Amino acid sequence: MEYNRLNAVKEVQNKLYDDNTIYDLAELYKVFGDSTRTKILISLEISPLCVDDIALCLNMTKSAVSHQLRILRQAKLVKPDKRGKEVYYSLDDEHVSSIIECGLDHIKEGK
Amino acid sequence: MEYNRLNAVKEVQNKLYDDNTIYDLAELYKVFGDSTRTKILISLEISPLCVDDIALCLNMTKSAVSHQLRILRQAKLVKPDKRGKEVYYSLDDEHVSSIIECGLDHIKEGK
DNA sequence: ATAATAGTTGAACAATTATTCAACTGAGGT
DNA sequence: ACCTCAGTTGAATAATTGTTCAACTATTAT
Repeated sequence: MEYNRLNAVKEVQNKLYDDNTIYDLAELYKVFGDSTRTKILISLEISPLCVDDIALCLNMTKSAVSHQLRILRQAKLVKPDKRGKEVYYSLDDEHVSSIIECGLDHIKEGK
Repeated sequence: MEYNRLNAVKEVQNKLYDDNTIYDLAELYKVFGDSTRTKILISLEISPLCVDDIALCLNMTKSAVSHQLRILRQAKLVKPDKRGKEVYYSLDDEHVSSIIECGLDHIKEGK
């Protein structure tokens, strides 16, 4: 019993030591962990949108939206497409939607 | 073209207005968005552990770990099991692992 | 060229939050 | 009963972070 417990601790310590993707994982989820950004992502699931339209949908200033889009861009969750004066943003890949769905599954069941 | 754009905005606004799970979703991901908590979750994927052992694995104080476990408990991501003096924590359900896997998929591919 | 519109950026401010410290609760062993 | 060990809790501190404001770039229209 005591033996297994120490074994588990050792195994966990090795795992945590080796796995440097844990920080990347936390960083990724931190990006999803703000309602403004999740709103933007869910909006872009419906259609690509320019910054002004996103601001209109969320009832926020362009500036605030632009700041959040920068964070989403850096996390490679959205990608910009400049068309004339406007910059249209869309989801970077289908992973984004699947991560959102994954979270919704937990919410619907658990609670 | 302009017509479709306005249509998209309306559709997004309706979606955001109806969907009050967006805040729950952001709250859920906020919990994952801290490396201490993701370390705890990944540790518990390997084995149920008592608070002292988690603290040992993460090289943190019991107090700090306990504070984070409280947050994980409230989010229904871990569940406590009191055995005598010790409290063993384990993952609340299999959703937790699948959310972690979902994030790792994005990291591995994207970059 | 000039004006107007779309978007980005940096500094500042307010709010949130993770960790530490100390005090406390409760179970087990002597 | 007493002491010890495991865990929780609340207040305080330090760090992070989201939004605002103002200034700036770049593209389109007159």
